[in-house]
Amino acid sequence: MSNYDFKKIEQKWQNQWEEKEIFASTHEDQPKYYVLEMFPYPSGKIHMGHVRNYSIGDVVARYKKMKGFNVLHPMGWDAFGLPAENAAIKHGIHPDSWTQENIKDMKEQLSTLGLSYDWSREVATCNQDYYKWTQWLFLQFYNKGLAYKKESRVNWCPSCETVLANEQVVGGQCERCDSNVGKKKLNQWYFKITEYADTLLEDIKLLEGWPNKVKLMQENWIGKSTGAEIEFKIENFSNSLKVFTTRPDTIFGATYMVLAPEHPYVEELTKGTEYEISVNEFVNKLQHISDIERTSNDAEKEGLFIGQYCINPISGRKTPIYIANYVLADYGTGAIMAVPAHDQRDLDFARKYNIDVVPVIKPTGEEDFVLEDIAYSDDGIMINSGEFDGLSSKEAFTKISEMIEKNGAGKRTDSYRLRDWLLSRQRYWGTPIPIVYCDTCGIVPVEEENLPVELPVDVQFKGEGLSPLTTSEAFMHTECPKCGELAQRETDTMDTFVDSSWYFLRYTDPKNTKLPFDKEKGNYWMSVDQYIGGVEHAILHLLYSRFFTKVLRDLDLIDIDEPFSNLLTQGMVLKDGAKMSKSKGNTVSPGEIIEKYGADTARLFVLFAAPPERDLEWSDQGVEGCFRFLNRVWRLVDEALQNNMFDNTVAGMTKQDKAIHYMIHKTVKRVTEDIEERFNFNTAVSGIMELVNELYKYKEIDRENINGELFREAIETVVLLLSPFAPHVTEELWEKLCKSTNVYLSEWPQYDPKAIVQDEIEIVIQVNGKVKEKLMVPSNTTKEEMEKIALENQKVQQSIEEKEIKKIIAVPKKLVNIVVK
RNA sequence: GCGGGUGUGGCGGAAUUGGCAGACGCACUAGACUUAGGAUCUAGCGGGCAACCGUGGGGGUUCAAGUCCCUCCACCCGCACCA
Repeated sequence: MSNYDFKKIEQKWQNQWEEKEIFASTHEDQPKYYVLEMFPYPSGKIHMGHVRNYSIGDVVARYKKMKGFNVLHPMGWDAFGLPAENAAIKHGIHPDSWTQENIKDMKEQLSTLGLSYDWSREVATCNQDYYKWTQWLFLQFYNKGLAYKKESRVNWCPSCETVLANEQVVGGQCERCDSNVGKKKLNQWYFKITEYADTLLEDIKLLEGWPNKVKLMQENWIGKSTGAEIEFKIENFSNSLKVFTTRPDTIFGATYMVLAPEHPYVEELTKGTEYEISVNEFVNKLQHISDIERTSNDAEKEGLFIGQYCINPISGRKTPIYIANYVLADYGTGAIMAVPAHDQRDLDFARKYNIDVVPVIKPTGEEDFVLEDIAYSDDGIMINSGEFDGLSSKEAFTKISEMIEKNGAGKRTDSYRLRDWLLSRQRYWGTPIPIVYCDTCGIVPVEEENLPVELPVDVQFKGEGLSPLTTSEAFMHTECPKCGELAQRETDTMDTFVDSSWYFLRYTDPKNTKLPFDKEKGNYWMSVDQYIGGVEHAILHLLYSRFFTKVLRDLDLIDIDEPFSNLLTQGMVLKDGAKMSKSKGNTVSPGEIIEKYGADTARLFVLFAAPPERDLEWSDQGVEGCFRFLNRVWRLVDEALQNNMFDNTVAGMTKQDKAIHYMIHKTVKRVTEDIEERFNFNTAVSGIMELVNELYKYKEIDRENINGELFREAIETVVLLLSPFAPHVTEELWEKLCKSTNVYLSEWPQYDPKAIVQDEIEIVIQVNGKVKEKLMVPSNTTKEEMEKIALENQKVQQSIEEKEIKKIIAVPKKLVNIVVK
């Protein structure tokens, strides 16, 4: 007898896999399969969410390998970001050494899990050979007109004199010094993702392998609305006011206009007027209120008249112009025509400031329509709308839109809620934006041959002032690539989402020094066949990656439309009903679990305890159960080998033999389908458990005359089926079963369709839908025969007694239901 | 407020097409083996003595509903008052 010594076994096989480079993707004659888990930020410690994410991916990778695919399963590091910089400020460690150290630690922790990664393809976004290509891609975007500069407002801490991320603003105050956070205008870089809004929306229908909820979220995020853009002439002002509305049919009800307080016209329209002071006060007041507070539902609608009027291009009505907190500069045109009768927000505002409310649509069929405090936003019949009265609002939508176009006052158009992607960050630890500012030539891109623009080392981290990059003289001052005169470098770095929007492409050709990746290699491996990660990335990361892929396609760098053909969004790992977090103190360290039970047990538990899409409730006792199961499998194989049970030869098959034979094939079918079709790893594992339970019973029936050949088949099947879940112990058992190759390189078992056909099956007999009897019948029993059997049954007769039989329903191979009254 | 999701034993979860609710695991109970057991094995394990009742509540469709329809409730997640 031998013990399941998981420590020895796991070490042994991890070493062997590494030496043999068993996970390298090389067999190009097989069909390819690219499985990818979202790469981690190298915080230094893996948590259970990582264990879950990578265990799921590893089952898929190992399974596909056994199914004969050329599998690409890489891993890397999303290594730029704020925490490294914070560590630098707090502990005086350079972000680079802090990050590299963390990568080393995390890689070590990951290696104890025995994941089937091809580490030769490892990437880290903070390494020069990676960010050089991020910069190169930025230049391609720039040359295509997809990267541009625009003024925008950022959170600004006046005491630290630094830009703050939303995350660093806590309750309107700076997280470091508790000063009130204000807004500051900065000129920043944007990617023109809105140019791809329609394609990104349209192509959602190509994403057949994505969860509907994620597709829906992306659809809502892009948010297409159809309506019209209308220009209102402003009295005594050269420019007209452009608004977008989804309801041009309500234009006769527009009784006032609202500009966002930050709208560029506001200053021009009020300068030198009696309204200037109050408007400035209002604008300043809003500066200190976060967008979230300002746009919350509880926020009271506030605003004021700015003393100007514009003319409604259809009704001719002279309309007052207001500014208000509920209109934001970033959305649409930053201005609206307010129709209080048919928009609740406008109605609330109009009632508060005593502005006219003119209903222009009444509910169909209603004569005396009176509007109280609820705006009427449905379709209906036009009223108070001049020549359009009596039309349905839908007809009016078209007619009024046509009139607007005819009058040259606007056009029908679509509007998207999606905004351009602000990628500038006033930070050190990110990819430098490869741009130079020259006094004579202006904005000049760095020449491709001079990439990468390296991050300087001689910078100071004080946590205040502008980007630390401005403290490096050597970095700041450079020559203009165009005229050679002294020039200044861009000191902003890129949003880390830029780095992660193309890493899946770099894995296909990670060592390329000429291009981000070779087109042929990219085309061979892409798209990612299975992408796995947390649902928190459902919008930004996934949308940006889709955007990048489409731009790269249009740059002729790759020939695919979408980067990820199948997506699995895994649930959170909870303990005591709450997300594991340091602050709540309910974390479980993967390292301790692996130390105590081994990686196979840890992996098995996270896969068994819940289906991948759902949240997983951690249970120490559940882990123990998985450990017991692996021991049970170990003892089963060990005992059979010790007692030479496989060598026993018998003639023919007993009834029990047949049952086991059936069970083997049924389990293969079930486990295969659970992995392949549904990702139901939890039920796949329970299927294997059931087979093991049966084998425990089977071996005790007649130990002397056991069918050795069948028993061996059964046990080998268990080991093969279990191997993607618990790879180490199954390698060891495979070896003990005298196999010369790795279980990882073995073929996934196939089931024999003939073996899962049963001669006899159990049917249920019901009376009025209630089960009265269960019987074994030949599986080819006909409806008529089933009815006869049912009626002859004693228990059934007792239940029927003298009642009248109304109806009999027989479903072959399932049940008979006798309806009586 | 809007959008999305989830509700099944003491717990995590099964139930593939409307067809035996509770697979598998945990916890628990009893027994066996043992100097001993927090190891292992065997058996039991939704409620009720029973007829029966049971998948968040109420209603409906059906021979048959966890599954389909209507309605209500609770909890979780996301959000940008999107004009």
